Amino acid sequence: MKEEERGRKEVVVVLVGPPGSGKSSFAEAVVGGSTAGRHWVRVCQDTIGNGKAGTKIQCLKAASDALKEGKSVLVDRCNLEREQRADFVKLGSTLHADVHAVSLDLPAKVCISRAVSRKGHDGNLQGGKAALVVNRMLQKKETPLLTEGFSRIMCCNDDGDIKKAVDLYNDLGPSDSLPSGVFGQKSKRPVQVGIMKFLKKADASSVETSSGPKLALTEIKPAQQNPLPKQENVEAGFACPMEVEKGLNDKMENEEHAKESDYCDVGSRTLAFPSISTADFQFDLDRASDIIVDTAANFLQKFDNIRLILVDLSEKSRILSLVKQKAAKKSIDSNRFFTCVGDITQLHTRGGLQCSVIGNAANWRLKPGGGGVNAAIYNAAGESLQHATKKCADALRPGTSVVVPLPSTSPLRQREGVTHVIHVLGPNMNPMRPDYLKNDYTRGSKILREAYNSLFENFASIVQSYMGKQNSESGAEKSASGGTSPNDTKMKREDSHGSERMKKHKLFQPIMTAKQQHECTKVNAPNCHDDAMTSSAVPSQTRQVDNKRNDVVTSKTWGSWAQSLYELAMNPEKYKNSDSILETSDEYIVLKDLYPKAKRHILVISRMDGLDSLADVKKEHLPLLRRMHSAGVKWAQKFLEEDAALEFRLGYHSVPSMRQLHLHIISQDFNSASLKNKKHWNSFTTSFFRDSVDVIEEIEQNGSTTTSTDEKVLAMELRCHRCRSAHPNIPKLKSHIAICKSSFPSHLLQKNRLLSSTMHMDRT
DNA sequence: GTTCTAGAAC
DNA sequence: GTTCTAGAAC
Repeated sequence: MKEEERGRKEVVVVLVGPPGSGKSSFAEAVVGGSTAGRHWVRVCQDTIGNGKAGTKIQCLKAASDALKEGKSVLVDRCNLEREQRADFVKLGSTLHADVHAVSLDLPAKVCISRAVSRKGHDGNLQGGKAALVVNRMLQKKETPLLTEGFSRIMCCNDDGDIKKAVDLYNDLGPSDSLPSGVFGQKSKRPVQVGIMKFLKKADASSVETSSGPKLALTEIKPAQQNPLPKQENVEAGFACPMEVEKGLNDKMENEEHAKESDYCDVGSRTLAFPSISTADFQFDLDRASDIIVDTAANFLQKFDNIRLILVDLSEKSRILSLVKQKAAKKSIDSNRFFTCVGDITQLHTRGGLQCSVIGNAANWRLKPGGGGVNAAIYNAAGESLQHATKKCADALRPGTSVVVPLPSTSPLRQREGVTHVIHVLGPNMNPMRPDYLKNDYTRGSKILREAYNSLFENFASIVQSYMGKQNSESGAEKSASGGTSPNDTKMKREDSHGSERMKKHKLFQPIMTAKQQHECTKVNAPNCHDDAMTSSAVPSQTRQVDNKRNDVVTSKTWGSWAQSLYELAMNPEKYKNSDSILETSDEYIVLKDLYPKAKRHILVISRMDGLDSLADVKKEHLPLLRRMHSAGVKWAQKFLEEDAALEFRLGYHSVPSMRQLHLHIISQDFNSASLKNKKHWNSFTTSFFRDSVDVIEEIEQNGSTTTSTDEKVLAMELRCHRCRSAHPNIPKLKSHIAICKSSFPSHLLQKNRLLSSTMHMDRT
């Protein structure tokens, strides 16, 4: 107990590296060499089963036991994929430990040569087999990210780095903690890139080269308050440095040396915010920068002694350079409004910036995830932000914002001193996202302006409430009447609603349920949706006429969510920057499936308007079908060159969920977290999945495909696609298919229905 | 197509 | 108490 009072905190170090990268040596060196009194336990999957290889579950149990006994843990397993690490991160944070990643990024050939040559290895991985395994594993490696929940990530690129890391952990006393952030990463690429999303346009701000004058960038020191036990390691932390404009340096120096009370004060009057709508929502950067500068300038005129910081991850951020130029032109005081390159969730620990309030580019449901700033903030703030948000609002309308006070338990509050998050929803110019404005910049600009105004006004309310509290605590408040700002806070109020806004509960935007929000959007923005996207407002028959589809009459109606592939097929040029698109031709687009149901799962999407599904396919479409098939085979062959262990099927869903004819090319491992339910499984492993070769043959013979395929097969029992054994639920099925080595049913071995590296492939 | 969640199954 | 599914909403 005494130790807890001194602030002792256990650490979970998740080692990340392939066989031969030195994980075990690292773990042993830390366990055996700890000089500072911290008790380390090595949890090694290769030996956890009475000296033999065990399971991840055993490792989790051992780690949990150790933490509960007040020991720190080294997780000695490969942990190369995010999913493999996630449970350990979760365990650590649940048990209030610091969770670190140490990524052993030695060159592949070094790992292979070590793995090949070693004898008597714990995991029995040695000899020639090791080379194959290491190579395969490295292909799947996902670099650890702070957004996964690590508070600290160390990348070791050579033995020297590893030695430094070992020393660091050896010297870590029971009450010491290491600074947060990413250390030693080779690339200068920002660490918090968003989770890859379907067709998410690469953030223009991080791709484009700044056309503006080159910023004078200066590294700033981390804040003094952050205990940094080892200076040399701190320096390593600036492999992806937080940088600010040179002109601010004086300001920062002041901040660092200010008295504690002043220090807090600066922070409590600072709002850091990301650019709204310019990343995933694809709002034009030039227009957005005008609006940011304009709304910020207006706001600063109304309020003195308040500070706004526009934050973006990328050094090459175009939105930052545009805003900087335009702010300079307007002669806005650069001490009160400036731009900052860095991670908005680490402004204090990595940038030394004091900032109590941060803006979040939220989604309308106010849910975590989605990538980008939203994911980063929710990850950094922990679950308590979700709960706190839920208490404040269910949903957000474009152009509005909502203040969420951060609970004191939130890591973002504890580590960074953030007291409030303001969720903002801006206008959307991305057809793949809700409330798409169809390039209507009149409306979009208005909404973006409203969004920033709402953000700033809410921020002002927080500051005023804080000032009011400060003053009443110090007895400086002159009168309680109306609660307007006392003069000594230098806050100026112009509008007549000032006193209204002082009542905190009135400051929030109207809180609506999801349903109300939906209706509200429809009323307020009748032109908001693409007609073809609106499923409820327009009868489906009408839509079919509008859709140039007079010649085709099908009973199928498509929900708004089912339009993505159609939208892509009709306008591929809009998504040309997406990493998900593998190939584009006049006839088809090859796309990585957003939610792959196997290691490799891509779609060949026809671009022919009116061809929604197999039901629409006629003889005249045969050449197209054959070319789509060939494209699929070509990609399958490419994947087989990369991994000869895969096997592929090419086929269509009898009744697809997404509009626009698309051919699935899917590897038969079905090893994917996105494969979650019976429908997923049965849609690829029963008669619901129509092999491309059979579809082509059937059209050749009959002129159309049979329409009798029943969706009932989707509800059938779960059977292994190889040995046909039945399984009670998805998790058990997945465990089975991971080990089933039976050959495929005989009909799949005919007519090239199954493509593998060992088979001769005839192109249809 | 996914997400969310109540309640069934274990 | 936890895991898992199925149905509704989007």
